[in-house]
Amino acid sequence: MQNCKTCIIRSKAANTLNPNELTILMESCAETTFNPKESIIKEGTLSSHVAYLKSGLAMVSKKGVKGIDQILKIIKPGNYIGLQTVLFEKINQFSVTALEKCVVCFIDNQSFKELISRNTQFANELLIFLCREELTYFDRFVNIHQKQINGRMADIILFFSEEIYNHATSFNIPLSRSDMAAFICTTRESITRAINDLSKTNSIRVSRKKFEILNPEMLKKISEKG
Amino acid sequence: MQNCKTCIIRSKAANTLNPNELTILMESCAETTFNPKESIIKEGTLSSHVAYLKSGLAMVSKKGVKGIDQILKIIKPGNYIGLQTVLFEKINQFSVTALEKCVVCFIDNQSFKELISRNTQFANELLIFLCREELTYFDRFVNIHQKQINGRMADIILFFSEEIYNHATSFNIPLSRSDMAAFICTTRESITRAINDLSKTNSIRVSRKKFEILNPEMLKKISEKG
DNA sequence: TTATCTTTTTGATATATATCACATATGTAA
DNA sequence: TTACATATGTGATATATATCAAAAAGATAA
Repeated sequence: MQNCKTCIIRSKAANTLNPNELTILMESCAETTFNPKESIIKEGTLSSHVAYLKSGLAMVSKKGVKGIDQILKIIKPGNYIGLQTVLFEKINQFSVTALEKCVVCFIDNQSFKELISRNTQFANELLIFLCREELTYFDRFVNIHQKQINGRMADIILFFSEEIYNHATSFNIPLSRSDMAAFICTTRESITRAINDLSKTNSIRVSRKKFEILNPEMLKKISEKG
Repeated sequence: MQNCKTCIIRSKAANTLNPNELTILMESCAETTFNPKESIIKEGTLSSHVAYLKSGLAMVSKKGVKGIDQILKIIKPGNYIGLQTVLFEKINQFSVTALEKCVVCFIDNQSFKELISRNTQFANELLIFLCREELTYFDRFVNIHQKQINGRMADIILFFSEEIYNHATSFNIPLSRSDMAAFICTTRESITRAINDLSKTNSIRVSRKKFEILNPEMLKKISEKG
């Protein structure tokens, strides 16, 4: 059992809870640590808990008709995982896998639902969270289809720089080339070639998983022109 | 002003409201009729209302980097449009266009938010609605990328048959060939060819916008094998 | 009706990217 | 260290689909 009252990485939603409600959360919350590549949630299994990512990065993926896994999104600390299933479906519709060492809190479905009905602010924060996500998908959906591979590769790099690493210019992307391919709907080989192309423009420097942005303007231009 | 108390196509969420709350809804609700191709919500404008589709079909679309509109989803009666923007963004991130004669209720943002905070069941129904949508996108995202055009064309036809027209085998699809292309991320010309291919297998018969499913099993097989 | 505009169809061609096959590098366990 | 597994890189080739161009069919208005 966790002490949610003193948790410093509490969600915006959890911050709306009063002491009583925090006790409910606390008593139904269990913390687990995952190593890289370990499965946090597995597609097709019964869903019994909401997960909350306290630290580390994780990815959400889903199997397609070809049996190939597609990465739907990367999750960063401070976000709920699997809200969809808790509230609506009983079977997990996607897998979640740790990309790094991850600390995850699992909250019992029933208690989570109780918090939603007890506290409208809590529900409201969740609504806002889901709405924000939906808009992100819209963007992603349109981008993936209208940009070609170099543009999409630039997007991965900008995404990790801006969204994940707080505008850092040098960072590690904890994805294999195959993972990146699954993220932007292409192949391992095309990722290699895209990285080569971008490197030739001197907008980035890459060595294995280490990415360095040399010319952000040019990278953004490549991202936009497709 | 509408009489929401006697409205027979009330949303599941609105059904959770008590008489007082229904009065709030009623007093901030205005009904408008749209003709086919008329714009219900325009991307880039300020959002001031939630829309609720009482009758007719509408489509949600978004401009991509190439300036080409991509159709994100088709909306059928009994669904809210633009929840995302009301709760989170101020600027409309997408356009909504009537595909047929549509009756739409516009509910003032403030009142809508008030209903969410007053009634947890109302909020809960909205949460469930958003969760269901998210899962639908996941599916769509993966399908669009792993299936080739004939499979995706089969999906459009099955979608209208099953989701929109209650498993009818003969129906009109109120989309132009270009719209269909924007829906499954391809081109007008490829849609024509896909329809030809499917017709040659005798699984469908098409004349202009009228689609007839002759062999549902075969159509599903085409949808699945990609 | 004819004239004009828009949408759809059809064929020829171009092209971005997937696929395949193999080489090379990297990581890991004995 | 060696041996083996896994991940990545590279070149050659295939292919699904986009693009282009022009014809045909429908829709609309005078």
